[in-house]
Amino acid sequence: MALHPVFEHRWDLTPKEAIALQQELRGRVEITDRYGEIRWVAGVDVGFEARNTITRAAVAVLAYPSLELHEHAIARQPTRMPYIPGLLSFREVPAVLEAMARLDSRPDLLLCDGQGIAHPRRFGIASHLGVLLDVPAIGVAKTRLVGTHDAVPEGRGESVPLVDRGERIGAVLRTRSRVKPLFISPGHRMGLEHAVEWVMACTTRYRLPETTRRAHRLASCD
DNA sequence: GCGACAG
DNA sequence: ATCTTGTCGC
Repeated sequence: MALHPVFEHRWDLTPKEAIALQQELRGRVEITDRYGEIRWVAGVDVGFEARNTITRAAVAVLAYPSLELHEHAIARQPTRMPYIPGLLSFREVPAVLEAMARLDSRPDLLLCDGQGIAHPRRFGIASHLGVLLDVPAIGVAKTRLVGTHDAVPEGRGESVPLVDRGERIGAVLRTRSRVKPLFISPGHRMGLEHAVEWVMACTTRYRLPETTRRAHRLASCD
């Protein structure tokens, strides 16, 4: 099993080249539901070691709906470029792909740290991973990259549209009452409505979904 | 030219 | 992201 890219492209690109590639690949993003039974949900996160010289990617595969940890994979690579707003995936995805290739199971859905289409060119890290691996993916970000929104009602499960240039690109979702909301957007093969539902379905008593929490601990701690 | 800016 | 202790609130 494991998840492997369905096509390849270069990663050693200049910012201009990376932006051009995003413009090209954005055409492959599907924001309508295209998935079957979801049995394995994977959380994806990345951390850094040795003064940011090492990039450490972590994937935690949980069973759905029990949300119990099924398996996990870690991958370390030399950090290849700095963080540039809008180009996050070129810094983090290579390491994530290596971790994905190490899995024994095959995730049915990815919950990624960062944006999906809620991105200047509608191609955030969740879309990039989703398209490369041809798997349903959702962007789950803790803060905003682009877009504006109204105040979010205080109750758990409440959400408001995230809009950019007149386009509805995501939702600002309150996963816990009176706690800072998350920015949810479709990554690939997933519509906004269901993206929000899947995030809620993977969230128990904390602000972040269990998938993200498990991946985060794997990417940061030992 | 002046801010804003996922992780 | 990461550097870091205590502390305010439910």
